[in-house]
Amino acid sequence: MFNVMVVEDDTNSRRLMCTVLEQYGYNTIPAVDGVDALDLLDKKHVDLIVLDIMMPRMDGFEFTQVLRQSGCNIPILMVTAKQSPVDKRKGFIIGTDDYMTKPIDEEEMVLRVGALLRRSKIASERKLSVGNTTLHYDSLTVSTEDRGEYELPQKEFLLLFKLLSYPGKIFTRRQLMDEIWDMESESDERTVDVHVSRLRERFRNNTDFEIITVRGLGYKAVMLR
Amino acid sequence: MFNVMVVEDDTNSRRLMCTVLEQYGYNTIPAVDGVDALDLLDKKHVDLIVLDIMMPRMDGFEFTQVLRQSGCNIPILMVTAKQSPVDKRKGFIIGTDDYMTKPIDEEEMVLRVGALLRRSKIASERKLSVGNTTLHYDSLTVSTEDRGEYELPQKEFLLLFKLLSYPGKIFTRRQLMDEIWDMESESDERTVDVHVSRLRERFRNNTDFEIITVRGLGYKAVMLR
DNA sequence: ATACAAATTTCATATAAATTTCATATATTT
DNA sequence: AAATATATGAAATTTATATGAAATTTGTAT
Repeated sequence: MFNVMVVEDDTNSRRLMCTVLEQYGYNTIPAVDGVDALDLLDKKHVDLIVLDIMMPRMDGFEFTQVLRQSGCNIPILMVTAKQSPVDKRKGFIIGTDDYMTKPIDEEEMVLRVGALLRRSKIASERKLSVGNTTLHYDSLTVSTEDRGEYELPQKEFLLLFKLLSYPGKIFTRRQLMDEIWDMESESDERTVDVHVSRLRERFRNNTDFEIITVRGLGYKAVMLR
Repeated sequence: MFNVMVVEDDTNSRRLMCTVLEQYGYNTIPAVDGVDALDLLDKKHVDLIVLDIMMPRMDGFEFTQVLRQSGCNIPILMVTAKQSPVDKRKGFIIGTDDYMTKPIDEEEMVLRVGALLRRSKIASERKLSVGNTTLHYDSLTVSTEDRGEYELPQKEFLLLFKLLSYPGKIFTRRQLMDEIWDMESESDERTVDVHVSRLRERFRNNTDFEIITVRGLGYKAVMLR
């Protein structure tokens, strides 16, 4: 079971968020501000932090900064007031973080917490499982029930890994190129199509996931049941 | 609950506007001029600003300019004296802004504030809900109670999105062409009809909205109850 | 260096989907 | 009823994607 810390100065919001998260099976650890939170972090194991940016005493950015500088990589879901200008201190937001705007949509919060935990697990273990299929980032290998563990060509592996890291999320060919190839890769965007085609052929009788074409936009991976 | 900031130097007008908005359930944050407003913006969360253009110290345009350059996209409802020439600095007026003329019609103000908040929500969340139907701009998908989430062809999606962004507003075929197709699209205006026809067929048993033909003018979407 | 194999990219063509046009039917206004 | 505007099925066209196969690049062993 995961422990989620909710750092929010407004009592009503804090209680609401904790209640909702508990309904979805998370343990919650409420904290009223950054100072309180840092204090509690020493005492309890925390898997994820939901953090209000606007707080008295120590605001969310300071908090994040202190936390990251102490070498702590717990994923943080930041909650910001709608439309508030993007802060330049966001440099401390790392890849495993996410943010959402107030007022909180409860369902959205739960979805994001789930996705964040999933991704942080992927990032820390350097592997990713979907049903009976597991991708091992360090060896560029895949293991499946039927075929055991085998290697994938780098591009194909990275492409699949990226898609499966954010199941359901649509990536444009350009986005995929930028992240897997290189920002200024000159390669034709059609190249992505070819790799997708190969992946589909390779996993033709895999029942764990599927790569879906979103015409006019790009591709997405969906997990099956 | 939404927080509406009212920036107006005349005390009577300011009080009146605040009172009216509060009667309609908005929290109000009064400010006497631009300097005061910028100050308050740092302290409180604001969802929308009602702004008098003519003010001492810092006028409405300067204020808007400063605000937008700091990356703040809070929607602004500008209030101008009738007949005042359109200012060229309006470059800082973004798509989610609106304006109205003095003297203020209270009901009109409330309507515009409501519409503006609705549109800014659409713009920031990139999705739009009408009853049980939700359009997701980034994936060009619609989700409904009965059918779940599914894709729409781009043109159809954009057309529906535009119509539903301004429910009740009549769009001419030319307007729709200009915005969804292209300013110099050579396509026949009848093309719009075909897409409308397809949308109607697709949403035949949807009870959330309806696309109405306004003979001689164009089309509009209306929300049902 | 050279040869070879594997990986990657490009290209050509096939297929599929979206969009537009067109013809005709239907509805509205005068 | 005549004129005009809209509705819509279906064909024609355009655009996007899929994929086999050739061409090129990269890495590795000799």
